Amino acid sequence: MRLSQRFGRTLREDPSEAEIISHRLLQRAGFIKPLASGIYTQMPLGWRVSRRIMDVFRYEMDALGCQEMAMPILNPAEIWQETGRWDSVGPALVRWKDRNERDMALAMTHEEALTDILKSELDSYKQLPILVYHMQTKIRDEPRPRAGLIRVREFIMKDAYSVHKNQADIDKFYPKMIQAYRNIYQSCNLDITEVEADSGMMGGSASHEFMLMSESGEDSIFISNDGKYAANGERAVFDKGMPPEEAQAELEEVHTPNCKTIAEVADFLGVPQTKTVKAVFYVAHNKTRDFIFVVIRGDLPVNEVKLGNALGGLLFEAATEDEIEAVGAVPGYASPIGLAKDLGNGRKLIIVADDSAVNFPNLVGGANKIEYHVKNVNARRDFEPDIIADIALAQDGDKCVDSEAVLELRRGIEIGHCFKLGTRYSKPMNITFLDENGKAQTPIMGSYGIGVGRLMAAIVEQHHDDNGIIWPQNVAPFDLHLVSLAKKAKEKAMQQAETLYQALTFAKIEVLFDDRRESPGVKFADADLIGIPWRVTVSNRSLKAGGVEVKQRHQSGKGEIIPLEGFVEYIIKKIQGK
RNA sequence: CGGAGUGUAGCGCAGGUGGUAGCGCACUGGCUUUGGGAGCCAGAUGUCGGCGGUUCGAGUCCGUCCACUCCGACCA
Repeated sequence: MRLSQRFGRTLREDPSEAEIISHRLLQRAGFIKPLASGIYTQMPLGWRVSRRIMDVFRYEMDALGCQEMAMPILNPAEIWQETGRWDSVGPALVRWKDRNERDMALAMTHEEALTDILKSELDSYKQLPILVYHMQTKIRDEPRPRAGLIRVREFIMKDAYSVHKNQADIDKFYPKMIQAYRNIYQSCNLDITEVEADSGMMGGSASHEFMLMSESGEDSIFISNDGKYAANGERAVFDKGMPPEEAQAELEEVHTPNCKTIAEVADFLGVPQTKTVKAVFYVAHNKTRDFIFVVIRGDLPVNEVKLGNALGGLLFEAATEDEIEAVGAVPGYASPIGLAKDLGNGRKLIIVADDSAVNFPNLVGGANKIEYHVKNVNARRDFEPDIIADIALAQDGDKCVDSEAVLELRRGIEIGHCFKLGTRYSKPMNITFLDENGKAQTPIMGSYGIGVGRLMAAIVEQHHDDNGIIWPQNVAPFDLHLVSLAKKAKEKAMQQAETLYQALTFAKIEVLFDDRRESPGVKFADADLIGIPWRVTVSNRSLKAGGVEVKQRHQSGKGEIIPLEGFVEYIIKKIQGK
């Protein structure tokens, strides 16, 4: 492609709204253009990178025996209703009505679409495993798009799906997919950390995320300092300490003036925060708007993802002061002791206790009375939790569960996620097949996703310098950036550059040819910004020195003069050798 | 959804106390220049985010809506 003909241009200055490096550089180099919040156009150069990234995906998926297909973005509501996600995922799922007033959705992922096909296509264990993938636009109306291509409302995802006859079969396949993902990141020269993750709205039994560690990441990642444990903050488990051996003591009310926070109470009574218990309140998004009364040791924050899982995927929001008082609790001095579980009209009060609040004896808690707390609260004796689970949020410096190692908090960008879905979709959609014994079985499924644009941004985050992007060869928009420093068509350098452009193109090298009438400074600055790994300069000076100048983007200083004779063969070897 | 900030030419920005809009880059034509974002001359480019109000007069003051960016999504 000739740079003089390119649609899109480089900017001399950073766009003012761009904060993170990948957003700045991709926009400044003309790879992407914003249309609205979280919605971007891929300009020709950006689309070339996307295509190369998709080539990498295709190569790895095909190697696993996955078959490429294409499922629709427009989905009927019914399939989402069958799996329950029509109601459970919230406004991120874009809904619309067709001209006949039928409820429809724009697919945010394709488990439903794929599983629906199985209804008619899957009969026999002999067909399994089914391994498929597609690369399709996803629509997600995110609450807050951010950081350029990192979190957007429309993006292309490579999502693969596997269908298995039993758990053993997916257990055998899953590591192969994980390895394929590792290969993808390696092809993009990305340094990736694998972490255990929560499966979120996808459901299922296990999942692994691939994280790019970065200060601009939006996920909290905990990595043990012995390197043996890594998990997303949504899931990370930690050691809450051994409960002291003491006999349960009698409840005792104490006057605690001006002690609304745990820190104030602990300080006032002279006890550590680990000897206190606190209450946190939510209201469920169900028909009866059940009240969720969370009890947790005073020093620990609540992990809402774990809490949601403990509640079986129930959606909820923080309760207001009025709602708290309406159930008989006193904000700042709240306690589950003595509260009615039946709130009338079928509305329930659900007490969810973190295991810490149950295992630790004789804690200080609220008295449901202004300026009073009670000592020696013991769960089960003084109140009955409906659910006991680990719902605590890990914090920097917490101890690991099975070792003396300590968890370190870091930030990361999620750029790939693999899920073991179990029967999360096959069961509600009534998918069965006949096994070897002629018995109907429900298949086990997996899904494996990676976003094209986010990966592009991640690559830029890891591969750039002060002058611009430095693309890894496999995903660069072009193989080679050919710069002619001549301005007039009749100059020898321009004619040589033209000849070289034709020859390289004929040899199937993808060349970006800077044939513009611009000064050398402009051309070199643009070449650095765009970031193609090989730069070949043709000028009167280089010709006098005996050929053309070859320089790699990541090298500093001057390049090397290579003779024109045999140049095409020379550069092909160089590019392929990389 | 809550909080903060910003909207003036394609991009980056300036426009005390109200008087009818400018700078740099980019763009068009011409001449010169040619290895790290060139120089000179001549030009083109604006619903000052929208609507409403105050005023003889609003980019500027008031109200309202919209868009974009950032922070937060709990700890009683």
